[in-house]
Amino acid sequence: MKNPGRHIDDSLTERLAARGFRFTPQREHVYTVLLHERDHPTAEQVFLRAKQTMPEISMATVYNCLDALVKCRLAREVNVNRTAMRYCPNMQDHCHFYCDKCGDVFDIQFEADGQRAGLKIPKGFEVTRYDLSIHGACPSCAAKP
Amino acid sequence: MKNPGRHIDDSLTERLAARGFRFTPQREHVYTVLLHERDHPTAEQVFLRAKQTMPEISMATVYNCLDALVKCRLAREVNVNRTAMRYCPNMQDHCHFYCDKCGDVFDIQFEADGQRAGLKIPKGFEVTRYDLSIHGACPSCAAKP
DNA sequence: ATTGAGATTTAGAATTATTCCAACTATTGA
DNA sequence: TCAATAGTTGGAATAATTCTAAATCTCAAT
Repeated sequence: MKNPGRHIDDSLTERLAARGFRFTPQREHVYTVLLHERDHPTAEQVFLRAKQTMPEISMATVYNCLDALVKCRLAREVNVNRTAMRYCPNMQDHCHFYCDKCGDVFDIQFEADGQRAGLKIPKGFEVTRYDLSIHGACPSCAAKP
Repeated sequence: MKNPGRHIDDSLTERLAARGFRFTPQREHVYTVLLHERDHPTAEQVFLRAKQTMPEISMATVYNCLDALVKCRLAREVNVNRTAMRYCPNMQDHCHFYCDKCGDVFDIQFEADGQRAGLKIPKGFEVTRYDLSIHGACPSCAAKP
């Protein structure tokens, strides 16, 4: 791949266009920031990181960009209790493990299958999405006293 | 059961005491309100219902009471996206179905079993709780065009 | 190139659920 | 009875997010 950057922009443009959004430098930048450090950052963390190389970007724009990425299915919103929303660019089938001690979020492989999980969805309910979160202690917190 | 009301108060007192809380008329009342209409009300809805027969109760107290009930394991917090927290006095193993059209919340029988669900939790993670939410359309919304 | 429509960005104001605070009241147990 | 502690209350404070209005940008048709 001689010019991977070009590639990302092209596909980003397509994805955005498919939902009626325009390609903008801010959206590209926010997406790049999100892809770069995959630690489920909050909007504010994305804002701070984005500002490092695009100092004029505003919080409102970060929210707008993240929203566009979510609507284009390039990112997922990750909700931990009632704390600030976190963003995840991993679009593979997975769920999240929340360490209740250090607060970190981890991706866990998970192909949702209500049947197999022993769920009995009553007649008439139409399922569009399963959203599983797992709480506990991450390895490094579990190892502590 | 000749005097079920007495029973409820006794067990409530016990549950509260076990966690260092006192029995108070407000806590009893909030719990009664919660048990009465099991529609996953928000704190504000609980407040409005509680006020009908205890007009002096305050919002702060409703939050305090709900918090105490949650800590005593007499109620669960139910988190729908980033909307107001909802409260559920059903303490049996179950998860929630969120109708994304009308916003209603339904209890769905579910005995969490990560193994059976096909989850691969990496070594070192200690799971304390599985929290599954299911999104889609409830029967009456699914029936509409 | 010019223009106009509509999208986007921006800073700051507004909103909303929740938590905090300080004063007052109630309960407990020494 | 009294002091210590817990609980209640109304209002202020907080924090994440959304809204607003003005400025800027982009696109596409002229």
